[in-house]
Amino acid sequence: MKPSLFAAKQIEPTRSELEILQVLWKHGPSTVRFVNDLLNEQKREVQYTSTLKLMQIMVEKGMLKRDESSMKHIYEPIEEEQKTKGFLLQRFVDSMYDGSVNNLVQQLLGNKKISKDEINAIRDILKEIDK
Amino acid sequence: MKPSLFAAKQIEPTRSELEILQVLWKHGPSTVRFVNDLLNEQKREVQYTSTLKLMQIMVEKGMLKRDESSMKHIYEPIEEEQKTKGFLLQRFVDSMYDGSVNNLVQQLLGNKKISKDEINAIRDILKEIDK
DNA sequence: ATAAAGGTAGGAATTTTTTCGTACGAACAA
DNA sequence: TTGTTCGTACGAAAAAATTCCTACCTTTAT
Repeated sequence: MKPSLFAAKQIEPTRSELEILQVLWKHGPSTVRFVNDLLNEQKREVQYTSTLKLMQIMVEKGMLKRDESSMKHIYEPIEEEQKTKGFLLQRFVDSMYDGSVNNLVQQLLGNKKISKDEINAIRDILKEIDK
Repeated sequence: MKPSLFAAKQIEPTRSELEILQVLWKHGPSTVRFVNDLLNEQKREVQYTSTLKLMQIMVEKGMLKRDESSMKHIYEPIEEEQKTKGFLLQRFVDSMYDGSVNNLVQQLLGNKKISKDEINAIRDILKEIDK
C-alpha cells in the first residue's frame, strides 16, 4: 500500500535498508551505482540490481525520494538524518533499557571500549547544557 | 548447523528473538507459557506454539538453554544480559554513530524526551567514575 | 552503424523469519 | 476410567526481506 500523504508513523527500516540510509547520510544524495560500490567495498558483496531493487522499494515505502531528471537517478532520504536516528535511538532505549537513558549511559560507560577522552568529551557536552 | 563449542561471535538476535530475550532478562528463567502470556499482554497477539517454536529455535542457535527436568521446560539466556546488551549497543553505536559515543550522547541530549533529572543523573554517573 | 557499457523496470526465485496446525504424551479432575 | 487441560515436537505454511535474472533503453566508444 502506498503511504498516505499524512503518513504518521516512522517506518522501521530493515537491516539492509539501514545500510543504504547510512550511505546516503554520510555521502549525501547518490546514485545506485555509488551506493552499491560502497557497500561492496565496505560491507559485503552484493549485486547491482539487488541494491537497485532495494532502493526502489524504499522509494515505494516513502523512505527515499529520487530525482529522475537525469538518466542516473539520484536518491536521497525523505526524513532528516537526525529525525530518523533519533527515532531509532528512542526505540532502542525503550526496548533495551526500559526507556531509561541512565541505564544506557551506565552500560556505555561500563564499556571498556570507551576512552577517557570520550568520557571527558561527554562531560564537556554536559557543561555546555548548563548555560 | 549446531554452534560450535567455541562459538566465537555473538549471534545477532532477530526482532522477535529480542522480544523474548527481554522478557527473560526482566523476569528471569521462565516457561514458554509465561513468556507467551506476557507478550500477548504487553506486545502483541501471538499463538502459544509460535512462541514455543521460536524459543526452541533459540535453543538450537545457542542463545537459550533450557532445563527439561520438569515437564514444563524452563528457558534462560546463555549469555549474560549485560554482555548481549553491550554487544548490541556497540553495534548500534558503530553503525549509527560511526562508533562515536559522543555523537550518540549528543543525539540523546538533544532529545526533548530527556528530562533535567535524567541529565543530572548522568552527571552523577560521571562523577562516580572520577574516583 | 554497431557494439559495448551502463542505466532502469519488474517479476520471480531464494532465503530468512515468523506463525501456526496437528500429533501426541502427561497431569489432573470428575 | 475417561475426558479435559496443558505441555512438547515438528513439519509446513505464510510472510517478510533479500537477491538476482531478463528485458530493454540510452550513452558512448569504435
